[in-house]
Amino acid sequence: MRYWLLKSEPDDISIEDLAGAPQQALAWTGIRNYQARNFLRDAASVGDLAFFYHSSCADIGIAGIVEIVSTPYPDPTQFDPGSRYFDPKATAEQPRWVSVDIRFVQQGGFVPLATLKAHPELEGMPLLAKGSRLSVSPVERAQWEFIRALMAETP
DNA sequence: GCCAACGTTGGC
DNA sequence: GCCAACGTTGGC
Repeated sequence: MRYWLLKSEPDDISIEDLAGAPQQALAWTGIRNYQARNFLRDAASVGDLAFFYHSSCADIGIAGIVEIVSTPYPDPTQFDPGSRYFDPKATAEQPRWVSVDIRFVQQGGFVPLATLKAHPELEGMPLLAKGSRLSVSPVERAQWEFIRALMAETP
């Protein structure tokens, strides 16, 4: 059982979208970074929990919690020429990119990026590293619980 | 919209 | 294998 942080642009998929989806679950597609993919492919398991982070938007920060509810499988968008995530070098025999399914767990307790940055306890999180672009990153248990406490302060 | 930081590509 | 050029990410 591990903890993660998943970044999403809410214009693409927001925590509200996830909460409103059938079964409150969606395929988490479009990862096109090898390090992020490797985390998903090699270390993510069913039952893992993740902070759902909204990036590139008006309210940047942790917007909710989701659960990983599938094992990794080939991201179907890599094979779809009509998708913005199409990858001409991916083949069915040798897929490059993986997806997992995620399910809504909790919304509310929004924690802005500025708040995360303000707490020395969270130094070292990949998210807060200068120039970080990782869309999937691990969260240590102590940091997970610290952020959970921050979320609880903001219903 | 700007720009810094980063990852990838491709020529050599 | 190096490294410049380019495209993308993402906060501000």
